[in-house]
Amino acid sequence: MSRILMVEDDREITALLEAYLPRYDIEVFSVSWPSTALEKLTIEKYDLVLLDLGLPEMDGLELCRFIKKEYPSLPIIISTARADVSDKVVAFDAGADDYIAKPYEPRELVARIQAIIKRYTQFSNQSKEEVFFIDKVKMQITQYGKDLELTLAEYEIFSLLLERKHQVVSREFIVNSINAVRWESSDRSIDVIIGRIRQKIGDNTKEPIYIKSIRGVGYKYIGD
Amino acid sequence: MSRILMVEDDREITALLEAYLPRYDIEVFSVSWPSTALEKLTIEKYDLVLLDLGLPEMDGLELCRFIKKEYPSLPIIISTARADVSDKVVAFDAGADDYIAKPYEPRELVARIQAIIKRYTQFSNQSKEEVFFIDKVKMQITQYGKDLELTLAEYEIFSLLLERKHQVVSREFIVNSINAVRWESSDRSIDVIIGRIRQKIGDNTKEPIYIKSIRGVGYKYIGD
DNA sequence: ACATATGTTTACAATCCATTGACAACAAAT
DNA sequence: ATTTGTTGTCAATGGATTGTAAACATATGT
Repeated sequence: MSRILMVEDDREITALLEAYLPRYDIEVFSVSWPSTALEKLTIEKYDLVLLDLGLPEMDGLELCRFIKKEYPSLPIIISTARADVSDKVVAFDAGADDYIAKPYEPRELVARIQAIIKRYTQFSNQSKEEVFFIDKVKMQITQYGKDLELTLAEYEIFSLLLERKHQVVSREFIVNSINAVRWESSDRSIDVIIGRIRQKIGDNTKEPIYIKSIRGVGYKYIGD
Repeated sequence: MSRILMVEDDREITALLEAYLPRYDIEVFSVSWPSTALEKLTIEKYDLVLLDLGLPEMDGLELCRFIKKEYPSLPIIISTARADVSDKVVAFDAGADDYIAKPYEPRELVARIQAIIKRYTQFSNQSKEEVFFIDKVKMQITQYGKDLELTLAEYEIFSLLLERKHQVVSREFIVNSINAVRWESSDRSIDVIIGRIRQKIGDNTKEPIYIKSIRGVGYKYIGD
């Protein structure tokens, strides 16, 4: 389900899209004023902005530039009745990701919305709200998009915890799951490795934000 | 300077764009056949593919799908004379990043090309110029345009790494992938070959710029 | 047959990092 | 408050992995 913010003052179009887009799993939130749009953006998260030019208050292009500057990874589609080439050019120059001329087929709008959202989510590793992101191919974990320098054992144990958010992971389970290291004997080394992970991700033992110790059992990753 | 690969059999359009696009720092390489396009793609690096539907041989959409599968981070713009909505929709479904209907204004094409390339380079790691280029036909790798003198095994292993930028490539994978040489036994010879590659490309073990050792697993090429 | 090129093995040095032990800090139970 | 068991953390260690030079083996060309 994608959420798009529509900035449009034509009530007819607004009503049409609000009815039509949800069929394609696109949730529409519409506002008529640029100032309302900016306010909304600070409060809630959207996947895309559909921006009509010819708006009151601020110039639509200026709004586009402003949004792109403040939220570079938020895609923008501009729609307008004026559709000659120079209009499109300035729209792209203002940072728009796509341009669609009115009147348009709603189905085409859907296709463009989907294409753009797909493209953005494809490249932004920062899946929505999560702090940590595991890239198994790169064998790498990022924290707020920044690479963590983890050893093999640290990487594997932390992955195990991250993938089991909120679940208690026992020492025994860790020992049985991680085969990359010796684990010849005592599971006390797990504690040491956990300690090193905590250090690297900036967590502390008492009042932990990420990894909580479960006395007598093991550890658990607490997401939020 | 962006490099785009144009797949188009209309000589008139080809000539026009080859003359026009360089004004906007866009270098055009045009081919008339899908098979030639695929061949070109294996040899050289492009920033975008401009794909005309209604091509001979393979169906254009099929080519689009194929390219997207093989080179997911290579943007594709589809152009065609047929321009009704359903055409656009299937184009996006085939993985196209944008769609432009013929006849179009060259200036609009430029704007779309620039917008898409900007978006990709913004998010992809391949933003900067690549240091190494693989020429599979010549079986040669260049570093900053200068030929490297690599042996067969060095070439094959290094290609394997380069094509999997940021990915960890395990010793096992290397052994199974390289068939040109004996690999009778121990994978320690991989280490030796990697060492020789490092020497030739001017890399060092600690603080590597290009090839990083992943202890317990293998190696990985780090682009930047 | 010889020279050259190149992959393989060996051997040793350098490095990494899980492990261990020791002790402090802590939590739960008595 | 004291005991008892668990966990955190530091420093030292030791075994495994990797780097690298040299010697070796095999193929290719002359």
